[in-house]
Amino acid sequence: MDRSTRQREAIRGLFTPEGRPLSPKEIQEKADTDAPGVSLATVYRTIKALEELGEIVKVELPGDAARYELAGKGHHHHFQCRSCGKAFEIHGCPGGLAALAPDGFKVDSHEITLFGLCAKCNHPA
Amino acid sequence: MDRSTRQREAIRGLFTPEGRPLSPKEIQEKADTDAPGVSLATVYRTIKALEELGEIVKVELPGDAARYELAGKGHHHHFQCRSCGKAFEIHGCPGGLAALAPDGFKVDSHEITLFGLCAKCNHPA
DNA sequence: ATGGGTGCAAATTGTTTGCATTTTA
DNA sequence: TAAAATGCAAACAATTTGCACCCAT
Repeated sequence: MDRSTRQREAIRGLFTPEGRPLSPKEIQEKADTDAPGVSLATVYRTIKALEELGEIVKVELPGDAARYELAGKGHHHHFQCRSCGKAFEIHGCPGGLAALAPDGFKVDSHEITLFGLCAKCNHPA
Repeated sequence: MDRSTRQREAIRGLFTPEGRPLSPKEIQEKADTDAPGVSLATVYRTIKALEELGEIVKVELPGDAARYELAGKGHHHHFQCRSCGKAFEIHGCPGGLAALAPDGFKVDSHEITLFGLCAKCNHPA
C-alpha cells in the first residue's frame, strides 16, 4: 500500500462504532502509529474529505476544539471529562426540548453536553 | 466621568437581566456608542474583570465564540439562530440528565443548546 | 511622579490554504 | 510525465499579553 493510501486508511481506521469523538490532534497522534509523520494539514484535509463523504461527522462541544466521530450512529449526546478533557458518547435523550424555545422560534436540532469526571478520572487507580 | 470609567460603564451597562448573551465583538460594537473607539483588548480585559467580580458569566455555545451574560439569572439554557447567529436565553430544563452518563461517571453540570431560527429570522417581515 | 488603564502589536491556539515537492499511476 | 497528495509555512480568527503611553490623583 502506498504512503497516501496508508495515511488515509490510518485516519479512517480510527473511527469505529465504539470510538469516542477525536480531536485533530488526537487523530494525528493515533494515526502516527500506522502512518508515521502525518502532518496536521493532511489530518485536516482527510477529515474534511471523510466528512464530505458522509463517513464522519463533526462534534462540537462548548468551549473546546471540534471532534469527529463515525457517522450514522443515530441520535446521541456527549460527556466531557473536566479532568482529562476527553469526550465520550452517551445514549438517551429527554424529549420535548423544542417546547422550551420562545414563541415564534423554530427549533430544528439540539445539543446536550454533560460535564464531570469520566470513570477513569473519578476512580483513580 | 473620565474615559476609563466611561468605557467600563458602557460595557457593564450592556449586561441586563433581559439581554441575550453577547460576544466580545458585539460588546465592542454596542459599547462604541457610549464609548467611541474602545479597543478589543479593553473589551476583553473588562470582560475578564467583570467575570472575576462575578457580575457576568461566560456562555459557551458549541462551535462558536464565547458569549457573556449577566450573572445570577439562575439555571437556564440557550438557543442559537442558524440564520443570524444570535444567542438567546431559554427557560426550563428537563431533569435527570445525569442518569444518561455511563456507570462510574460523575456528572456535575450540563449544557443544552437548541438550534433553529429565531422569531425574527423565522418570520421575515 | 506614580499607578491604573489604554491601544497597538506580537504571541497563542485551532484551522485553512498557497505553493513547491513528492508520489502515484 | 501529468495528476494527486503531502509538508511547510503563511494566513486567519479568537483571545491573551507585553510594552510604551496617557491621564487622574
